Amino acid sequence: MEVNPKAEPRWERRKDARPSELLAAALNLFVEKGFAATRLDDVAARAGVSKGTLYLYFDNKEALFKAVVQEGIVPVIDEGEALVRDYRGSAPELLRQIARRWWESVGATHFAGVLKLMMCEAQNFPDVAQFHFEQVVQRGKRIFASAVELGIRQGEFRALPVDHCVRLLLAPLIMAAIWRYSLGVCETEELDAETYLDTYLDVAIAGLSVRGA
Amino acid sequence: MEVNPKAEPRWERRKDARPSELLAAALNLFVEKGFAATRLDDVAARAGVSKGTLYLYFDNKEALFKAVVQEGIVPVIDEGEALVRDYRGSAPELLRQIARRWWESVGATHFAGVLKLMMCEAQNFPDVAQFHFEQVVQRGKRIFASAVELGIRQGEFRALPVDHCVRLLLAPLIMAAIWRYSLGVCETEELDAETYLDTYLDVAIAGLSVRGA
DNA sequence: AATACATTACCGACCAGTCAGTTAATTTAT
DNA sequence: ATAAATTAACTGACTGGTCGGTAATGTATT
Repeated sequence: MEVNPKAEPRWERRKDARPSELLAAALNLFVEKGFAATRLDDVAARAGVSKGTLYLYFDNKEALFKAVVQEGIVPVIDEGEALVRDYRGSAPELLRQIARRWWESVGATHFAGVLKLMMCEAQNFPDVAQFHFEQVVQRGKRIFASAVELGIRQGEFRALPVDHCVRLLLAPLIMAAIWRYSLGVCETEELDAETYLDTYLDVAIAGLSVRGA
Repeated sequence: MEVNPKAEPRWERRKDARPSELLAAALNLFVEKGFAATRLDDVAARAGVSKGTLYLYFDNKEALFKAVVQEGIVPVIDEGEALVRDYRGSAPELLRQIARRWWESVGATHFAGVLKLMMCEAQNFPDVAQFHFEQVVQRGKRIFASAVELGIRQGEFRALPVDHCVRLLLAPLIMAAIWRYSLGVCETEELDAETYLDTYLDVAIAGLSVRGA
């Protein structure tokens, strides 16, 4: 069999590009099918690589899962904390900024899929869940809590139980985000995120505010 | 090996009790571990039976899953529709009754687990998801929509986009319900559902109401 | 004795994880 | 420059364990 001197190489060595490509492929498949139903052959194939290669970069399936979950979301939380720390102004406006920022960088992106994934698989991976809970959930709740507390302090919001308010504020955002990846597939028309956010902020702020303000 | 004449029978024939016991066991395990990670040997064991018996009552794993999802929730929706149909009074009060009823019969019970399960597995079971979407989600949304529309008609609520309001109203309830089965396991103390519901209704109704009412 | 409910032992498909071998890229020798 | 030697990224066939599903067998009930 002759060898074509101008033939493309069958594959290339791209040591530094592989991990992120594998993570992207894994993210999509995990989000689509869940952890157990995702085959590593498929992950490798989607990343344009063989399964053996996958094991050069990740110890095993669970390690891949952890990497997927941990990558990308934490920086978003960092940003949110900075926003709150430096903020001076009204609490409603802070709430608007936090919510819009969160939607842009998580809700509307494929990181929403990670959230859904984590909620589905939490019971099967207690230590990944613990990490995510501490580094994302608790810090995320703290960000919203700061805004609510600011509003109460400044006399804009009523003195309601802060933790409950935080849950009330987060729920419509998180639900809208993960809905796309679950029963939302049954819906014919997609949610108009823009006006949904407007209504959300309108109702939430009116609900928290002192009456007659 | 001798036979003890007074020995307990090694098993009993309980044709009509088995299906519901198997469904209960399957529900718990599916909710806990997800569909793929749940073994039928475990389901059978938890129902006090062997795996072969399971196949006397259900064709296969997917049929078992469908049965788990479809059983039990639809009646709750029926109830809710009846409540709305016969209601005469203020919209806020209707909302309170719907929310409280929902929490009692779904949010606080193991049916919340079905919701979580369905959200997690929707992508893997399009036809089950479709059924659940039509028979539970859409009808459930309709119930809340009726309350919101009533409020707008009676001049109690502002004329906001109804579909978005329904999502805003449902999200805190559903999130609280499914949270217990996902990342809620990381929390040290459980949510006080009573005061949470109070705060929820307070904020939601204040948020929807016309100002100065 | 006959029936139907239940168990046990088994099969085979599937897939995570391994490893001996292949090939691209790099370095050293000519 | 060119080729040979070396390195390391990558492949894909293989293995061992798991689990959904079935068949052969056993036992409670009528």
